[in-house]
Amino acid sequence: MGSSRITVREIARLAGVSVATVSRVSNGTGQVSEEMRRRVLDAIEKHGYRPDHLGRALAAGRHGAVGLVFPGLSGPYFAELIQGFESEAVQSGASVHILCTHLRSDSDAQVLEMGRRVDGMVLLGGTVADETVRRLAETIPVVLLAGSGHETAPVVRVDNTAAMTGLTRHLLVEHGLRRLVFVGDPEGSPDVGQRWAGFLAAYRGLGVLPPVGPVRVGMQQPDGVLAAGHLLRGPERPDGIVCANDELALGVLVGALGRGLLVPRDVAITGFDDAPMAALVSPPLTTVRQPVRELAAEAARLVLRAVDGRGAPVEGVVLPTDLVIRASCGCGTDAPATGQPI
Amino acid sequence: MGSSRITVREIARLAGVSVATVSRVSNGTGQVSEEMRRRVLDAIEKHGYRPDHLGRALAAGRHGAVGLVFPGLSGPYFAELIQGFESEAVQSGASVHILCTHLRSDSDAQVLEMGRRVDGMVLLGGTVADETVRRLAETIPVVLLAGSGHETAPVVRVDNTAAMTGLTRHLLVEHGLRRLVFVGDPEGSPDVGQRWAGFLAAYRGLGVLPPVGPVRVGMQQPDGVLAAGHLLRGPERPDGIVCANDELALGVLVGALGRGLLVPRDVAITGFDDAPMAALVSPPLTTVRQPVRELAAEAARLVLRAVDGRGAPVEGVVLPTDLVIRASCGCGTDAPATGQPI
DNA sequence: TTGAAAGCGATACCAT
DNA sequence: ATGGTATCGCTTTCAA
Repeated sequence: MGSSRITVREIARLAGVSVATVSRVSNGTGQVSEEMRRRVLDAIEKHGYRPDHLGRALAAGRHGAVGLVFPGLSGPYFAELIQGFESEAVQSGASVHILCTHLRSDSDAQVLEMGRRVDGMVLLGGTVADETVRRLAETIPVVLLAGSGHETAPVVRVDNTAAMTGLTRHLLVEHGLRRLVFVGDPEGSPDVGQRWAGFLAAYRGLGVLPPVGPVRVGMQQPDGVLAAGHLLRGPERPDGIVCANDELALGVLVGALGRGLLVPRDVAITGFDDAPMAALVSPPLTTVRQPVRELAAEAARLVLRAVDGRGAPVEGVVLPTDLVIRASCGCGTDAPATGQPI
Repeated sequence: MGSSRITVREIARLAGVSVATVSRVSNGTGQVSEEMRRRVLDAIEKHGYRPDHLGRALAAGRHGAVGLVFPGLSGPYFAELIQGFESEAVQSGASVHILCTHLRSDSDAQVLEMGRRVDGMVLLGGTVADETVRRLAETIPVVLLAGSGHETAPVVRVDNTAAMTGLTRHLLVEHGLRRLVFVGDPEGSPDVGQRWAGFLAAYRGLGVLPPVGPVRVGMQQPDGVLAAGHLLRGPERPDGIVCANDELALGVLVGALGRGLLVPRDVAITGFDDAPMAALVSPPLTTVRQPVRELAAEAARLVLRAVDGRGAPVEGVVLPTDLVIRASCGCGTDAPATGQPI
């Protein structure tokens, strides 16, 4: 209880100096004689004084904090993301506010409210309305992560479309598969929308008729198990299942194996992300590697830079992906095992 | 840029009233005539005024924020935890600060620093030194989550020891297994420490000699795959693998299946948490259900209540678990499929 | 009902 | 080098 209540004024009184001097000493700014510095330092030490953050922030006109807004936590993807962001922010001395908009109707208001408590924000693509992003962006620096900016704010992302086109082409061309199905909801997030677009583009590029529509499900492993249950039931099953992320793919794999099917002989399965588990299952998963942590760290760096104000205005960034060919697509063990840029 | 810079004073001037009146109107406190209220509301509306959070917090002596400190994100457990905490906090109008101590040496200092920016904190058990918890607790309300408090702060947890004893007894007694091995690092977190203790207690309770030691690994699915690789190699393999959480168990299952072993015929496998995937794999996982989200929500409620100050001082809480018998332990399909309290 | 003014805790300018 | 004081934006007595 005690140590928290003590202020600059107290220390100044106790050390027999002015508050200005205390401030100078505690911040290391300005010139202070050795004598004074000692007196102040002693008082600070003795009473465990630490300047109050609110007072300091008010005077500085800065919160010393950045915010991260995401739809909800699900799986390794978000975990990586948050860690990447947090790590970078904390390193720069900024504290991290988070907000899950997950299924809350008033989330736009909450996002705006957060905008009043931080110096800058990173929003995951598709979590808040474009209009909200626009309003926010005229107040504080905003960076979009894995979304499509619609000119409202700089975006940090990968080229989902191209990556998915590359993966789908591999299935279509190298393995001659034709009855592919895409698992994931294109409307669920910009990422998935772009991947679905890339999936379709591969078909178009080869002049073959694409499947009617995606299997719209969530993005977690259990969703994949359920989707597999649906897809692999009848005799007319697909010859390849292209999943919007690795978690879904892992779930589909579990579901397929659980039904006694052989992968990739009976059905090929692919993912996206290259999560740690992807390499460890049997058969190991063919997927697309994206630098999730680095994406988040880069977004953090960008807002932090924008908050700092100096330097060129921040611009969006596109980070590279790798096509990771393993065995779940049907490639033999002697096929290239490591990634090639796409 | 524009709308953010406007202050109470501005509004007061524009509406031709005093700042006190503006404050009263914008907070709905005190008595204000309809005439004044209209004038102020108009000005506020017209200029999009929203009171600055720092000024307000400084005057109130409150941050309106709570912090959550965890070691690092890994898997569904932490995701649930964060969401449970965040959801409860935001509902109470508090913003949420997070800090991952993960592998950072100066984390104790950072935890203390966070203590200056929030009104209360929840710390995951085992993330910071007892001494740090103690120092923090004399400044702001602190609640421990899934840890052992050592009298420094109230703890919200489940009875890991009893739950794991129940599960282990089931393996030992019902299935007559004897060569069990525990996978997980008891020193990694208080939770795992308690589960290991419960595992040992089951042996002691039956007077049979427990295995020498745990297989110390991380807590994620890939760690389980690796552990399985180790354990199931030779001819002297265990007849049951008791995992510290479901993720490990899922990994071990994948590893076992990948080696062509049959579960539970060749080896039984159990988990802890009852993650969504646990029910969906083949065979479905025998495990212990713990209310992760509720644990975090309860911790949030406790710290929020403590911050609020009124009411009885907060005390620790132990939430119930359920033993969930499925098939991975060797139980047949006609065995009880749903949980029984332990 | 309304307004003037005193904080909240810290910083920084301006004299000295 | 040091101290006095205005300032940051808001809330809240205290008078009127």
